[in-house]
Amino acid sequence: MPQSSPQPKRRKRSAEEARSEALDAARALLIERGPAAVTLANVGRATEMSHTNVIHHFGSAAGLQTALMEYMIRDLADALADAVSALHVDAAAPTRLVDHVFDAFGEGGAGQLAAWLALSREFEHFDLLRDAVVDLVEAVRARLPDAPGDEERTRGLVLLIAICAFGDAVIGPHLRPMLGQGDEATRTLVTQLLPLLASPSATR
Amino acid sequence: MPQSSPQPKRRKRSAEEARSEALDAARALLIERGPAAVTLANVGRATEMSHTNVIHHFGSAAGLQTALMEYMIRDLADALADAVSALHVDAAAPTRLVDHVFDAFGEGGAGQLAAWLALSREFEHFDLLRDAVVDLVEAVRARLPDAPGDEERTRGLVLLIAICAFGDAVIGPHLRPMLGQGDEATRTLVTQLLPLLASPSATR
DNA sequence: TTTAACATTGACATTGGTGTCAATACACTT
DNA sequence: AAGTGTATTGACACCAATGTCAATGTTAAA
Repeated sequence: MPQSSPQPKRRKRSAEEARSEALDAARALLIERGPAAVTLANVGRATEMSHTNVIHHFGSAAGLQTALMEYMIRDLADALADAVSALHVDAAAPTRLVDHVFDAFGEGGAGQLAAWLALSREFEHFDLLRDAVVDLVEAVRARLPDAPGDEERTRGLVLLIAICAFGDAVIGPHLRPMLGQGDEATRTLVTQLLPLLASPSATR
Repeated sequence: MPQSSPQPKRRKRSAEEARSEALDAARALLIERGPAAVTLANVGRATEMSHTNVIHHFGSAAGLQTALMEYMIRDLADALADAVSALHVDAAAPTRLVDHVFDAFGEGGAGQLAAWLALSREFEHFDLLRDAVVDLVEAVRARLPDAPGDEERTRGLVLLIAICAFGDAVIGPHLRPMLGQGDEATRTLVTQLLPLLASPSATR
């Protein structure tokens, strides 16, 4: 009887790996099954570790929760930063900007995250986004030649894009079919609206 | 010692009253403290009845939950119906329509509700809104003289209003301050956009 | 090889939400 | 006044999630 691969009875990852795997699993649980499914036991099962070990790496269930929030918020901030750099490089900016933001909120799971934060009253975590958002405003202002003196309008524009991207990510999949609209209807609408709003013809 | 008011040891409401009070308390809990706070014990405490009694009236915790969803959805549908009738009567329609929808999602708690439904994967309950939404589309079409033949655009318009109202209700309070925008910034923007989108100048 | 650090685990205690059941109190009819 | 329907309750059981603790396996350094 040849001793098959000498598998250790316990798989041991580095602390970094364990945290990373747990956070990925937690994010998947949040997106696929909702906040209530983000539990020590579920994360443990998904990563093949005991729930005790999850506690060991995050201190507590609340620790896992905040770590997950910070993890996903960092992702969203990165996505927004990508949108910013795309604005600096690319000429066909407005459409790409909208796509970037919509993708971040949709596929990136930021929509679920933001809804979760709002519902669970974890307001503080929103602050981590402030820098990314103001960077975005700066980039848009530097890029769009239209109204260089009207920062107020640019901010309103960014606000509208973000709110639409969020709303579409969370309830769009349910609302669009009711109105016979396709998957990309919302972002198409917003893209069409941007030049109208940016132009000085819009009454203040 | 005069016997003060002969208060009964148990306050007995009609089944209807009990259900109504419990639903009001549950809604308040949902809006103020999030879905996790909507529990039998909390609802019982808020209405001064035992948690067992809440079970008696709703069958189970899940029964309370779906009753609450239907209750709030009915409110939202009524608010949309109000918007519809306002459209039929009033001449200054567009602004009022936006206000109606934004108020329903904001103060009415429909934003919290929709976010909750989406997060908890209670998709079926969204269907209860379909009728209200299509009624809204019909009313808008009958009211707006602009593009009587272009129902598609009207639907897109309603989609945009609803998504913005939802997004503003849920994350607006956190996002607007980051962008130096006032409480009414989003609805003002949407109101300004409507005529632009409804006019035939917008490229298809 | 020995040892030290630590990732990992199972057994157990605790807590809070849910649900069952039998008993009780209130309101209305007769 | 007696009786019936039912709203209401407390005691109890159950389960899932959280957390504690002591012990154990694994890895890398000494």
